[in-house]
Amino acid sequence: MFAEKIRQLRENKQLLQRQISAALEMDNALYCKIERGDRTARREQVIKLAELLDASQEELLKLWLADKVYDIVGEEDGANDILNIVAESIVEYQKSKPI
Amino acid sequence: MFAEKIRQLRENKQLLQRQISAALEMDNALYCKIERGDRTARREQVIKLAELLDASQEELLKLWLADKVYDIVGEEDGANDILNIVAESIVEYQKSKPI
DNA sequence: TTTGACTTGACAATTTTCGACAAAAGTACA
DNA sequence: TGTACTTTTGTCGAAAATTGTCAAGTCAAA
Repeated sequence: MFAEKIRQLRENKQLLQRQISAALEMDNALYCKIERGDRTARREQVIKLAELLDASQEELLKLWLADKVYDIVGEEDGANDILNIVAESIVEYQKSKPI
Repeated sequence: MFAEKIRQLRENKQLLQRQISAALEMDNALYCKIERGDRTARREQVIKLAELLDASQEELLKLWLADKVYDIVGEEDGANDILNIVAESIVEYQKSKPI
C-alpha cells in the first residue's frame, strides 16, 4: 500500500534505492525492506520521502497510517464494524464557513 | 471506549476492581489504569474480562481494537479518509448463502 | 566473470510497553 | 476524628517490540 506507492514513485523518477536511502540517511537494506513492506518507516522518514519523490505529504502519510490501521484490523472478524466504531467516535472538524 | 465499557459492566455487576484484578491475576493498580484508559489490556485479558463480566467477547474485542485504531488515526488530519482507504482494502468474507 | 542494484537473515541498539510496588487520594462509617 | 477499604497516581526495572547495521546472498546486464 504505502510500500508499492513509494516504489512506483521512485521508479517513475528513475531513482535508485541507494540514492533515496542516502538522502534519508538510512541504511540501504532498511530502505529496501520499507519499500517491500517488511519494515515500517517512521513518520519523519515518510515526510522526507514525500519531498524526495515530489509526492503529496498528506497522501503518503495517509497511506502509511492506513497500513498501520490495516495491521490492527486486517485479520480481525468484523473489521468493518471496528472501522465504523472509530469513524463514529471521530469528530471531524467542520470547516466553518467564513462570515 | 473500551475503558468506559468495562467500568460500566463491572459496576453493573457490583464488583470491585480488586475482585477483577485478582481473577485476572494482575496488579490492582494496573487494572485501575486499564479501566481508566491509561493503559491498554492485552488480548487474553480482554477475553477473560468478557467472561468475568458476562459480556460478549466479540463486542469487547471490537471496542478494544477500535481504541487501538483510534490511537493511530484519532488525531490525524483526514482520519476518515484513512479509514476509507482501509475499508476498501479489506476483503470481508461474504457469508455464502446455503444452497 | 565482474559490477552494481537489490534482497535477505541474523544480530545489536533503541524505544515502547507491561507489570510491581509504594504511597497518595478519595469514601464510608463507627 | 480515626480506621478500614477502594481507587488512583508516580516511578522503576524487566520484557517485548521496533528500528538500524552488517555480512552475505541473488540476479541481470555488460
